Amino acid sequence: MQSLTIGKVARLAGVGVETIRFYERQGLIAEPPRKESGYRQYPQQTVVRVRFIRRAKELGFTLKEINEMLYLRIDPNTTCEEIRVLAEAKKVDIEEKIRALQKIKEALVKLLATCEGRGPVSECPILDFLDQVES
Amino acid sequence: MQSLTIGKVARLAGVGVETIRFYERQGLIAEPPRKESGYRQYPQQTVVRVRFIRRAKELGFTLKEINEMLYLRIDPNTTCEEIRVLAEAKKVDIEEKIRALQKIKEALVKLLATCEGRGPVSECPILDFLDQVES
DNA sequence: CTTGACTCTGTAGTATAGTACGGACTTTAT
DNA sequence: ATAAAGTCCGTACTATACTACAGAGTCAAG
Repeated sequence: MQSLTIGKVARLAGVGVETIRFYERQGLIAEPPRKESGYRQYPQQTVVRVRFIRRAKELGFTLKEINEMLYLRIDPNTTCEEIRVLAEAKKVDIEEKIRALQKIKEALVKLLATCEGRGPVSECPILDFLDQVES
Repeated sequence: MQSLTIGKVARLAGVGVETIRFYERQGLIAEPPRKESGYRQYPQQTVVRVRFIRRAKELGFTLKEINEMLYLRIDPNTTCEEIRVLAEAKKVDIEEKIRALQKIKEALVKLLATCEGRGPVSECPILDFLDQVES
């Protein structure tokens, strides 16, 4: 099995070279062996690992959480349950974010309804709202 | 009309003293006059301004956008329409964020449905999903 | 063999929105 | 009068996730 250079890993995983090095510094991927020249030699497996990180990020996990998952995973005592708990927590997390955004949206919609977009800025109900002294 | 110290403005607006100075550096609030001692002397109006900033932030505007609104506002040629456009854009913005989060949530829900939380981590369908080589 | 592409290291910068600190000075309350 | 609280400034640090750069060395193709 031949090894990959950092550039190849990056291309195969769809990220930049600097991202790979960054993940290494963060402990998300192991320090690979080097050639005499100092060039990193990655096993194919690294591409899978980087893709894992990307997908997890797309699911809203932070690098810190992903790191945790990766560590859980290599521990033979970890059960599927523990991963499930993480995913469950993330779902709750995301639901909260959605709710918060929906509230904001409703406020904006209300404001937009009161503003016809006519008249000078001094009479803009949106700014008036923002100016309210009482919450 | 007596003036306020930075600490009073901060308390009245519900932020920290450092935040006021930060907003000043960012050009969100004007540099106030000083006493001979160098102490800042804020007009009451500043409290309203800081609250405006806070409320706009709660509506999802960034400081940069808020700055833009504040500048629009002091320009006598600005119409209500221009503010409305900003609010409209922000609404679209937030709707997009909500949609993105909802997608993520759906993916998580699907994953959770396939995982009973039993068995070793080596058989966890969530990790399997994250491992998929093909997108 | 040369040229261009790639990689190395370490440091610094990006964006966002603040927060913290140290040492000196000022104001307020007792 | 003294002590506590507040304020000054400039700088540096926080978190997140990268991205950029300089200057040197290495690798692969023609």
